[in-house]
Amino acid sequence: MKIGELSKQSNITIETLRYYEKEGLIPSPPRSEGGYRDYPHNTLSFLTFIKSAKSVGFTLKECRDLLAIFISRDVHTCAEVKDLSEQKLDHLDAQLKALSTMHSTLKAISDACCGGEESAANCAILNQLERSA
Amino acid sequence: MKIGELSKQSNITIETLRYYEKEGLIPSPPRSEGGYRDYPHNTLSFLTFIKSAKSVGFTLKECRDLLAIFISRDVHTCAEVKDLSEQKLDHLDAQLKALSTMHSTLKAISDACCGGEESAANCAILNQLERSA
DNA sequence: CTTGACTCTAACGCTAACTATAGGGTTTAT
DNA sequence: ATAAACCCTATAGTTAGCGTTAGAGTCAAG
Repeated sequence: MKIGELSKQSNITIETLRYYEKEGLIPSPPRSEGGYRDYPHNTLSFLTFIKSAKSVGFTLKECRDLLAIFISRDVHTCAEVKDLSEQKLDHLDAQLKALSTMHSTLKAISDACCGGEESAANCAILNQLERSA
Repeated sequence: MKIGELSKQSNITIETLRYYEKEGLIPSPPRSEGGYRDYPHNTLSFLTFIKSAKSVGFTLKECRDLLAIFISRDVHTCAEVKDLSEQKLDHLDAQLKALSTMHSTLKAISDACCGGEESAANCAILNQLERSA
């Protein structure tokens, strides 16, 4: 399969496919006589795997590592995979907490403001931002 | 006040202070005869303002706009300020939802895996990632 | 046999918010 | 007067995940 076809079937741009190869996410495919990439069929499932992993928060480097495990899953353990998942869950948790704190802090500040058409000379939001957290 | 002193009092590095000036966040201070920046005292409260705004999720560009309003608050309205706050709250909300979805999706996937020392040949996490979301 | 669609590499650009480096000039203390 | 400490500008590098551009080669159809 040539790169244009793979791009259509995976919904990933040609540039991104070449980028993924350069970054070691997908294996370098063999080339035709003219020098064109000729992808084996399983590349599509690798790309699905990458998209799934990305969608739950893994970075491309982490996707690369996960996919490497996936490709040689026989010599890896569930413990290894689950450990990566749980680390990512912890990271997502930390991000959620940080965002949630930002949200509630800003909500409290914002609620104190009337939001009216009067001058902001005494705006509660501006007053609050001027103080150190 | 020279930049080193401002840096100490604000806990912001000298490089960052110069960067903020270049980006239009803080006004360019007058210079001494030798060409050194000589900051007026209110710069410190501007920096506090920026740090507060940053801490609740505003980008530097947004901080710049907010600070511009703060500096000439008389000619701005509460409505204007509150609008910016609420837009940011909406944005934080969207981010929270996205992260929360990632977390629960990954949690469900992760929970299905035994996490044991056996081979990952049938690992539920890997199996699930291989399927499209 | 030539046009148009496809592919190739290499390198640069983009956003965000800085950090680091090179190569200077100034001020202060001894 | 000289050394240390401070400051200056301009430029480039960092991370992540691509997108863009230039210039050239390949393939399929009419």
